[in-house]
Amino acid sequence: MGATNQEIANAFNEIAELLDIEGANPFRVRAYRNAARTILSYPSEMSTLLLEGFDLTTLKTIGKDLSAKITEMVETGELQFLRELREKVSPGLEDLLRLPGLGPKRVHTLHEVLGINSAADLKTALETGKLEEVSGFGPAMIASLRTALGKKGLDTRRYRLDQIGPVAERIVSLLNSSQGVIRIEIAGSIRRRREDPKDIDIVASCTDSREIMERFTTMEDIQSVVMSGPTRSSVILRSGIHVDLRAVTEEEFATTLHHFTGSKAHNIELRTLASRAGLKINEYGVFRGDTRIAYESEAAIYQTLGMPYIVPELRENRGEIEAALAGRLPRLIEVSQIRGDLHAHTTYSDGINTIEEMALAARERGYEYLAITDHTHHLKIAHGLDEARILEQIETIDRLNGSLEGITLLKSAEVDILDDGTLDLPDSVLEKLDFTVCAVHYRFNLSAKEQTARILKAMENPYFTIFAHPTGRLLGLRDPYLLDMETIIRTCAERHIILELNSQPDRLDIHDLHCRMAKDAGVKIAISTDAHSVRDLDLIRYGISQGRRGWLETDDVINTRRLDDIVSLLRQRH
DNA sequence: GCCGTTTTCGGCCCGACTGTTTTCAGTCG
Repeated sequence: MGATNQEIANAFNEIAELLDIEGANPFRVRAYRNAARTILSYPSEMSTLLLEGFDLTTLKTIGKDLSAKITEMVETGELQFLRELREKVSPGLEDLLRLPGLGPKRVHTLHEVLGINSAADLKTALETGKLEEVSGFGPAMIASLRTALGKKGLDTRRYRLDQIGPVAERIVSLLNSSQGVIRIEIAGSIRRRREDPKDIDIVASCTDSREIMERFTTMEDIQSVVMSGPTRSSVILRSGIHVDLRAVTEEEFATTLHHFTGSKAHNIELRTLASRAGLKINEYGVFRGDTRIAYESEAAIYQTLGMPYIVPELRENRGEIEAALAGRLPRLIEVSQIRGDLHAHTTYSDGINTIEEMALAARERGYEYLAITDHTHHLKIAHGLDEARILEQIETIDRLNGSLEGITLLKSAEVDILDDGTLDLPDSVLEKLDFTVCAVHYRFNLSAKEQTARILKAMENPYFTIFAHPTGRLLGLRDPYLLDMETIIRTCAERHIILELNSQPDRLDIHDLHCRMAKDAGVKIAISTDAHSVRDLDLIRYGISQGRRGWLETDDVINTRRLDDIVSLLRQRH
């Protein structure tokens, strides 16, 4: 059976690691990594492209050889080259690359000199003192390996944006008052608003870096200081989070911030372009020979390469540089353009605020409308509404709409999609609502074929308006259920069904690539909070940043429309 | 292994910090 993009990318990444350990040309290794990235961020399945007769070598970073390997994986589900490589280079060695201080060169040495093939072998070598005999492994390295191997599991954890962001902000405010600090900002994947940052990067400009570095490396919740220098230090917090701080002069701030905002792939692409133009970019500026020609702002860096400013959310080397050069950058959606929320719960089901409280809170945020979307009765755990209670709620909302000023409540429900693809309320009730938000809440473990069929069946219902949290994932807790997203998106386009981008930071569902797929297919998106309380309405900013990462513009997002526009839009199916 | 306004060969982003070294390779971001 054919391989998915994820499987192909995994295979290429594994090949890269094994080749790296084997001592292959590092640029050949990078070619596999680049291709894995290209495939992962491509908005449709390689198998689909091949079926359509698409020439894979037209994709950046994919040449003749890798195109053939992708084809092999799609046709057979396997890769002969990877099988052979695994026989030559023990796959247990890959685990060693995750240990601090161990890269391909040292792992290669361990294998050659001591015949080490796994983390267990390395442990034995440490205990028997064999490691001390290997040149290049001094006392510090041995001590650090001993600590790392003593820990349970290797630290490859990622964090949710709403968990790690506030930690970063606290550190910034702690350091901000240090003597000599001029500016300080969060960089890295948090600034790019990735859903799952793995560490914190902070950049500061100062007249003197001594105090900020001192304060940083002696913060009270630090577990260990990994490194500390005058311009750069790195620590691990007790929570396990890695934090990097760079301190530079005010003149170097913008370019350093740019450098450490990344992504790495975006930087490499920019620097390659620069060198073709006879320029050099590093974290201190853009240089022609020894002359620095740009440094004062991030925009100035892009300008030297003949392109407009690219916002951090787009810097993933997923086509943003080509778009910038062609003057086709999207004008991204902003929080201030949102005119209402189309997914909110109240005390009728599992929310903690009343309809009126939610309405007033929405009005306070400047919204024109708020949809009340309590659960339907299949979802017992959330006190889902049966027919009688939803009819009662409809009356309540009508009454409130008569008395409330400055905000309009829309009558809706988060309707369960049942096993057989029917909806959890009869059409006679659904027709009384302004629109519906439909979702899967159980039977997550169907095959992709069955789950897709179930949802497509539900989409046949003319009252199916918005497909909520489409993949069902919970970051770090639950994988998305299996689903043929290409078919779902195509069907949404045909039937004018709207996809939700759920703003809950543990959902952020759909993710950024699906946003782009939907946009390209002409499918509209509702960026909703799925609020279960008044405060949850503020989660919209997470959905917005995810949407920006997915290249969404004002027109792609339906809840940027005025009330009268949106009501007719939501009703266009029936 | 990929790529081309140095185009089918010879390049491939760039610099800080560390540890193990007597001047630098390896790792990391």
